[in-house]
Formats: sequence, C-alpha cells, structure tokens
Amino acid sequence: MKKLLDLISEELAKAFEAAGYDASLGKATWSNRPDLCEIQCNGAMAGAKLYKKAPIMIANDVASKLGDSNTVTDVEAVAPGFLNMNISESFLTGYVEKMGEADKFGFESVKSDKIIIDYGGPNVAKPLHVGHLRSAVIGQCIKNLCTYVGNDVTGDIHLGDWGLQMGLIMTELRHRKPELPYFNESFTGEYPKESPFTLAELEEIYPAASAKSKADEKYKEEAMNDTFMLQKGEKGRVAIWKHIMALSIPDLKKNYENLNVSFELWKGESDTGEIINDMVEGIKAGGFAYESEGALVVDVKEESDTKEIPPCMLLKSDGAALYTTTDLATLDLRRKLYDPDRVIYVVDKRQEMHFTQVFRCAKKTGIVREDTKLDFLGFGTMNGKDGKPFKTREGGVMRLEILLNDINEEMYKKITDNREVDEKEARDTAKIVALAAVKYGDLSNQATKDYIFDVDKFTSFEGNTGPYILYTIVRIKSILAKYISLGKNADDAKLYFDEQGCSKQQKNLMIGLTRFCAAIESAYDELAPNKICAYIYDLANSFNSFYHETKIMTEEDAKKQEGYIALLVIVKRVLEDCISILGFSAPEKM
RNA sequence: GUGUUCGUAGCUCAGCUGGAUAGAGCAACGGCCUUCUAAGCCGUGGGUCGGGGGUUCGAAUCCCUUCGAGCACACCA
Repeated sequence: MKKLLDLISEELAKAFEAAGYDASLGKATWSNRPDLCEIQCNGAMAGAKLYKKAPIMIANDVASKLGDSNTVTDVEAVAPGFLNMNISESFLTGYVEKMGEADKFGFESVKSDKIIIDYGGPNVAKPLHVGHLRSAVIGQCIKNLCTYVGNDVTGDIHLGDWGLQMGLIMTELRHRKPELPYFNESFTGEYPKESPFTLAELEEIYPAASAKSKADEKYKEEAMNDTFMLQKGEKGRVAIWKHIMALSIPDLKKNYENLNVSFELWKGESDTGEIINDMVEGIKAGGFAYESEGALVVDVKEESDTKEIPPCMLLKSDGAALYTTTDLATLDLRRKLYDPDRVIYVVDKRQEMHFTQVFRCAKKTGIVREDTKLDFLGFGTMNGKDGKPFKTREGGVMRLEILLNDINEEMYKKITDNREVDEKEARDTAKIVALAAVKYGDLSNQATKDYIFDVDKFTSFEGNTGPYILYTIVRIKSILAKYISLGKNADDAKLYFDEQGCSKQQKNLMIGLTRFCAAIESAYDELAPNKICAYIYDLANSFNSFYHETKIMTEEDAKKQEGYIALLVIVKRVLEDCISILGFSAPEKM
C-alpha cells in the first residue's frame, strides 16, 4: 500500500508540473506547525533559485492547480513560500479503512534477506548481570523488527564459552581440589557424571579466580595454559567444561525466558573449536597472514582510515585462539551452515574497534561473501542515577535476576496499593507491566547512547513509559469488551465518515494511524527501536485525547458508535503489533 | 597523544537527509472523576540548543575552531 504522504506527493508533483515547474519539487511532509495546517510542502522555496522567481509566486501558482483535489483541502500559499494544506476527511477515512483490511496495515515487505542476529553473548562462567540486559532487549527487538518487515531471521546467543574465563575456573578448581580426577593426567576411567561444583559455587569461583589472576602473574599463566589445553581438547578440561555448560545453560534459558527473549541458535565460541585450524590454514594459504611479534596477524588497514587500525590477530604468540579468532570462525561457520545475506551484531559499543577488524578481515580473506552485510549495532552503557555504570548499593555488579525481582516487587505494590485485587492476578499483571517498563525504558532511548537506568522513574509509570502504552491498550480493551458484552460485533465494525466532519482529536488519531508504515520503515532502516517507541507514544497520546473528548458507549447514533469502535480496533491492533515488535505484551486489566 | 561519540529546560531525553514560534516526560503551579480505568486529560511557568566563527534567503541541524565529558586504541572478552 502506498504511504499517505506519497499519494499526496504524487498529487503535488502533478500540480507543480501543471503550473510549469519540476515535478520533483512536489514533496509533501507532515507539518511542523499543526496550528496552521496538517501537511506542508516546501518545494516552492527550493525552486525559487532554479526559476529565479519569488517562492510565494511559485506557491501561488501551484495552489491554484490544487483547488479541486479530493485528497487535500484548504490549500494555501503562505509567506515566504510555504504551501499549507489539510487532508480531506473522506480520503483519510477511506485510507484508514484500507489499512485496517490490509496485512500489516499495508506495510510492503521489500526485504527477504536471510539475517543472523548475534545478541545476548552471555558468559557461561558467570550469571547474567545488568550489562547483559541491553543486548538481550535490543537484540530481541531488532530480530522481531527484521522479521516483521519480511526477512528470514535467526537469532544466535553466541555464548562466551571458550576463552580465558574457562581456564580461570579450571585453575581455581585445581587449587581448591587438586585431588579431582580431571587433573590427574594418568586417569583413564570415566569422569563423574555429577559436577564437582554447584551453580552457586561456580558463580563464586569465577570472580575469585578473576581477581587472583589480576594480582598474580603466575596464576594467570596457569589459567592461560588451562584455556589453551581446553582448546586443544584435553579430556580432563573438556569434562569440566561440560559440567560448567550443563549447569549454566538451563539457568541462562530460565533468565532469558523471564525477559521474553529467545534464541533460535544456542551456539557459542566453542562450536568453532574444530574449524579454527582449517580457517587459519586457509587464511595463511591465501597469503593474508604474517607473523608479528610472535603472533599471527592479518593487516586490515585501509586508505581512508583517519586513525591507525591495528592488524587483526588470528593467533596469540602461544598459538592459542582469542576472541577475534572465534568471531571470525563463527562467521565462517555461519556461512557454511546458513549462508546469511546479513549478520547484525548487537553488542556493547566499546567493541566497535574489534568488530571493525573482524569485519574487514572476514571480507578480505573471503570468509564471508563480498556482498554480505555485516552490521555493528553498538549500544551504550546502562548507568545509575549518578551517571556512572549501574551498580548495587554495595558497589558490586547487579545480577539481572535481582534487578527484575526488585522491579516486579515495586510493581506489585503499585498495583495492590489502595485497591482490592486478586493476588495471583496482581502478580501476573505486575510481571507483565514491569517487563514493559524495563524494556520500554531501554528501547525508547537511542541504542548507541548511554542511558540512565532510574528504577524510581521506571516504577513511577507516568508519561513516556511502557506502562503508559499498556494502560492505553487496556483502556481500549475495556471499551471493546463492554461493546461486545452488549451482543455487538467489534471485529466487523465499519469506519464512519461524517459529512458534518469529525472532531479534531479523531482526525488527529486517524492521521497517527497512517504514519505506521513510515515509522516501521525508518526504525528498520536505521535499526532504531526508539523510533517505534516515539511513534506509539505519539499514537497513545492521540488516542487518550480522543478518549477524553469522545463518549463512545453513550453515543446514540449507532453508525457513529460503530465507527468509533472500528477506529479503536485498528488503534489497538497497531499498538499491539508495535509492542510485540518491542518485545512485550499488554495485560487484560491493570 | 590519536581516533571516536556526545554536550538541547532544574532532571531524563526527543528533534539533526537545513525551513515558520526548538518539543515531550519528570519536578513546580492551576483546573478536570455521580458518565467507557485519574497509571488519564487540559492549562501555566521554565531555553544565549557548551562558547566562537563560517556557509545559506534561512542553522539545534552542515563546515571550521575552541572548551568540557564518555569511550576505544593487538597477545582479556
């Protein structure tokens, strides 16, 4: 379905042409002065130079050609050369009607790429903390968005399960329990099925080991050696590694489920273990790699660089793989298994340099196709109210689980405050609304910027927040339920065009609906979830104004009432599609 | 040091492919619940868009410069 502005632009283009000017000047935009008009066209000013003519004269010429239009009304040329106009109500109503009937409100899928989205990236050695929230929330939304616009999308969690963090755990474990069979090289029997540590112990072992390695050089070397041995497939280390994975993955699954985040693929760095060798050999054979200070590297500098880009390192001087290696091998593996057209990484923006190196190296060495799009969507840090990285009150790393529980609890209090609510229902609603609050709070900011995670703000739920959006949807649901309870059918309701004209609020609401496709499109083009948030906040505002202005259930004219209901149905569907892309849902009541 | 992102109301943020009077929310103040959920609606106050130059009929937006902040700069991930 063509966008409303495009339809009007076409008409303007014809008018410019009829008046003797270039058709391309006829471009309609939404007015930035809603007090003056709904739609404006600045083409006359752009054409002033071209035709060496006062812009107001051009605007007047064009306006005179638009007198009998059935899409726009009140066309007016205004100094210095604006062309102001309103949309015809019958045309607008007809357009919204068609939107309601069309699949995805007339959004035209132009893309059908095979896309892999790399997000989540949890470290199996430690529990999810607030730092993982953004990747999960933004990644899931980008995945939903790419799917909505018609791509074939696969989400990959890309576990951090093959690096030094694994070696650190093993080293610490050996120091604590040297008697374990995993560390006995002459051991030939079966390793125990039972893990030698619990999940809780694992969560304690890693930070302890990490701290020691920073203070003790020898300890760190030991950990690096353990990492190397694991990567070589030494059976004792592999057995411990399996224990870690078996404990960690179910826990991760549970936590991501609570966030309404899911992954089609649960691959990790370790899945590249077997192909790293071949890949490195291939790059060497291609003549791309050379030795530098003992390490194997590939140059990735380019002429246009404004700064020094260090070479991309394939192997450390001790021969071990590092994160560039596993990221490259992951691309290699993905091409072999899925051959994607595009890979999108939703990762902390501090890793930009790393991915620049990986992308260039992958293109240069032919690991990915020349036309594969590799996108880095770097997000900013989640800070506390003090503007510094979010921490617990004690200054430690805040576990995601605890953060979410806190917010759920706050939400529950809010819901049960001063009213009688069923306990179970209140708990369920609290969970839904809390998740919306957290996700919307994140997604409504530009992904690339740091943002302040303010628990008070998110639990206050006023203004531009997820709960406000949900509240709007719940209000609509409530009216529709009432309408249906009278034995009427809301789904078959038809929009009503009133010759007398509709209220300003209603027209505004309809205009809001017509902007859906453009909002989705720009959000997709820029991989910017905040554009969807801005759109639905605006739409929800329009609806709430309309809601206060219009008494729906007491409307006596049945046709008119049916028209209102039809409008509500579309607004609700648009809002629900949008929040479903954002990754949350609305309760029945709140 | 080099590069990069950013600096907009007291606070948190939009707006940035140049257009008319720079917008929201929070906070402050004032209205609106016997009528579809007041987690709402309507209104008031609050700004040298960090500073200075430039390009343009027109600049928060583009260019240069300066000040300030964050981040990154090969053997961690």
